[in-house]
Amino acid sequence: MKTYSLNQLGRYPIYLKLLKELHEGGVEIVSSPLIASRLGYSEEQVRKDLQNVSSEVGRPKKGRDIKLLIEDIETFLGYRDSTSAILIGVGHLGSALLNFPAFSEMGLEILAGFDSDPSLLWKRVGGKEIFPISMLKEILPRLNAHIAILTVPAKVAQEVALLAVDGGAKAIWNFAPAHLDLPPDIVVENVNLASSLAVLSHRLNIALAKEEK
Amino acid sequence: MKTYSLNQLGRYPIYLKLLKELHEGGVEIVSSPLIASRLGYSEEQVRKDLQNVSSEVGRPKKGRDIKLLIEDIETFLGYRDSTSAILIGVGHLGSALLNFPAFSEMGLEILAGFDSDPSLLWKRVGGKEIFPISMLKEILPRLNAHIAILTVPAKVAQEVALLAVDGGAKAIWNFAPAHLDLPPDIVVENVNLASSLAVLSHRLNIALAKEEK
DNA sequence: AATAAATCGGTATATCGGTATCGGTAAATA
DNA sequence: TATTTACCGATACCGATATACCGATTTATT
Repeated sequence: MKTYSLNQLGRYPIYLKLLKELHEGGVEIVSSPLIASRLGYSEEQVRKDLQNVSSEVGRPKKGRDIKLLIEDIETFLGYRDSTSAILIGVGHLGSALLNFPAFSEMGLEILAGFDSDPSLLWKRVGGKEIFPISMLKEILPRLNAHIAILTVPAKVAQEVALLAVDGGAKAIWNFAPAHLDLPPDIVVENVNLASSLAVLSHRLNIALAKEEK
Repeated sequence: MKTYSLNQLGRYPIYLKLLKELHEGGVEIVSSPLIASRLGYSEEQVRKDLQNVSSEVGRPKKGRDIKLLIEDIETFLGYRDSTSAILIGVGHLGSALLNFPAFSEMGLEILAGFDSDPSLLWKRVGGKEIFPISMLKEILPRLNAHIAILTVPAKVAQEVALLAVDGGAKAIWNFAPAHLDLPPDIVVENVNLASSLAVLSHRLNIALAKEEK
């Protein structure tokens, strides 16, 4: 099976968002050059990306059927059969994610939160109940959640990730700035703000240097 | 000047974190294979990455001086001369970022927050004062902040980004799921959770399919 | 002192993502 | 109906990144 890089895969949600907007605006057919100009991509890249996931063929001079395209991308990304998740670590970032409404559009249902802070327990954050981490192993299998969202401090990330895997989690969406060492069949996707900031910072340095000269 | 991709640059903060941990643990010298095994990278890649930013040469059979290495990476990333930023959109995510202590370690100082919600104004979040967005153009030049962190809803992202650029921002760290159309000399770094989730979701689908067969 | 082991730097190679090109074809136009 | 236009699909190309390899060198060991 072909594998896709983060960059490639990451473009599909962006296409999806635009396509949905256009479709809601009453547009039925869309062409690659149009998408390209709206998103700042090249025409060729858009066409290649769409060919990748779509079985339908585009019509010259017109483009592609938006509705079918949306379905194709959603199916490709796995948004169609919605996935269940739990979130561990209800701090600032964790709360923000629990309150993020767009996840359900992407087929992600966060069923519950977990935290070790007793003052949070049994409360509701973003409409989700918070359980103690000690109950993870007990509750997680019952929820049948495949994804564990990790928003805990880096020091405990590895330990908590193992608990989640023990409980049956198949994928970890890791927001902690820590490298996780887990069995190879577990899917780990890291979100590292420091990395993103490093890129920004470096590019800014270049831009400022160029400005000065 | 050589430019680096997100993948390449993004590894340096990860090295940095590990190196600092090791150094605090009393380790003075570190080898590429050791780093590689700790982070799950290949030995060759680590060596190449380090060669890229470090002027010192490694010693066979030993490795490199951790302290010098940390300095080299921090200098390369621009962490040494700290950069000022403001944050626009003090919602859940914005608050989480305002409360994120590690930014100052990375040389990023968030000076103030901006929001349109009157109930937030003049309060402090994460120790930072919150101003109305309408004052952006007035306050931003005085703060001399180069980076604007954008944590606003997608619908207003473009509009607010333009305000920030008007106020003198040179770089936008964009957390809104929207494509920003800005002058080419403005550095835009997008953080798109939907993209990250798409990657996770797709890989999970593959993993689950493999499991079944 | 001689040998073995580990890591380095440099280079060569392969893969991959992105870009450009080109012929074909459906739709629009005259 | 003939011609032009716009977009598609396929393929070829290019640059860059990651990987693999190899000789050199320093340290540790016997």
